[in-house]
Amino acid sequence: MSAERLRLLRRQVGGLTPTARKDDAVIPTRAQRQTAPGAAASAPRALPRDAVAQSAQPGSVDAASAPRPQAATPAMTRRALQAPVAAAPARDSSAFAWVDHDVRHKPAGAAVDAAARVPPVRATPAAPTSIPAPQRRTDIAGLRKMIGLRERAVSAHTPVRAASTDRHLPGNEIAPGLHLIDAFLPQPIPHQALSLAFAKREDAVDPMNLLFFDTETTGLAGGTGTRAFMIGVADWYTDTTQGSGLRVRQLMMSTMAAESAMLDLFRSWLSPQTVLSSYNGRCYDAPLLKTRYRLARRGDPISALDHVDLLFPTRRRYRGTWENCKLATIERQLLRVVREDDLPGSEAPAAWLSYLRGGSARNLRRVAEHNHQDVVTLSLLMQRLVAADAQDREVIPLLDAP
DNA sequence: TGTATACATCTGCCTCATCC
DNA sequence: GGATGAGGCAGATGTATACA
Repeated sequence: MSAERLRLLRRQVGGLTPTARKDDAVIPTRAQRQTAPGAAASAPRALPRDAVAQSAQPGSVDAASAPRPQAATPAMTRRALQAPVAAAPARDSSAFAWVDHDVRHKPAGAAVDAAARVPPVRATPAAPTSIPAPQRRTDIAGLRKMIGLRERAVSAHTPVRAASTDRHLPGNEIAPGLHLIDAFLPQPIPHQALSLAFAKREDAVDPMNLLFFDTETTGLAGGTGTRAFMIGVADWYTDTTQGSGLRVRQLMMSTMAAESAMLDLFRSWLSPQTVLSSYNGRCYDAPLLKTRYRLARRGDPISALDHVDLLFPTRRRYRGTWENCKLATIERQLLRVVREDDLPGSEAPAAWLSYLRGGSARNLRRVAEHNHQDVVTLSLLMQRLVAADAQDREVIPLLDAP
């Protein structure tokens, strides 16, 4: 944790932590040093002094525990509420229906920052509850006004840019805004259980239970703000007409509202016997999907399933062999797969957001191809790891033999 | 940028062998 | 018998690295 963040947290809790007091004791103000050297140790600095003053007041518990912005006077509250409302007519609010989420919060965030800088004298313990009732009603009315404005903007949803003519998405639209892309790659299915010794496990997995998966998301930051707009899976499957092969299915959202349908359909592809396999999915994709299920008020079907992550066995085996252990590198070096016109994963969020704003679907189709190749590569990589480990086990006894 | 994992390193504790 | 040091082990900690 940075010192700056620590200071911010201290301000938020009112500077009452033991650490804060200790710091306060050892860094007296210049005036305190000059006027009362002996008393300097007990005289806190300006900001914590305010907090200490709060704690000394009746009802200080409320004041200390209340978020600082609330204590920053009605003037700040009004400013935070009024700024977006006033600014909205000056711009094409509907054009920023989705993007505006971040932008619109900046005035409020700035107000919070400003509140944190409000001179201590203004942040009295009574501030949170001292707002007159009519004023609170005004604030609520202001909030309702903002909500109405926002809802109208979302419903209008006109794109930022001139609408692109290239809006074709691959696959079939199986639900409003949800596209299913199907593919089948004829190939022999491993005929025996795949040993998981390469992953330091003693068991084996039935190939028919394996489900390779990979997501494309709106960002890497994690947390609740990031969502998966595409889920790709691959499994070995015997089709009545096409025979045996690798079945690749991808779900792609073209609207925010399609997320619930996508999560429901993905759940239907899982069974209690399913063994998930991914590349760093245990740390990234799975937690992300679990969060999305939770936010959608749906039970999380992932936690109960077995999960074999290929990243760590790959890293163990190939660390130092190539420049890194990214999936693309492993794919190129180990599997000799060369992608044509591949869109880097880091550009996937921009491709999707651009499409949402009315842009071309071309890059989104490239994201789908990238995701398709990822899950196919996972199936190849696992077979390669199993084979390499089996080979090691054959060689090592020969080396140990006298 | 957040998160989970593997791996390397550090630390403390215990056991054992050696020396005085 | 007590003091000391080497070695092994487990747990804690820090770092690197994938993911879009």
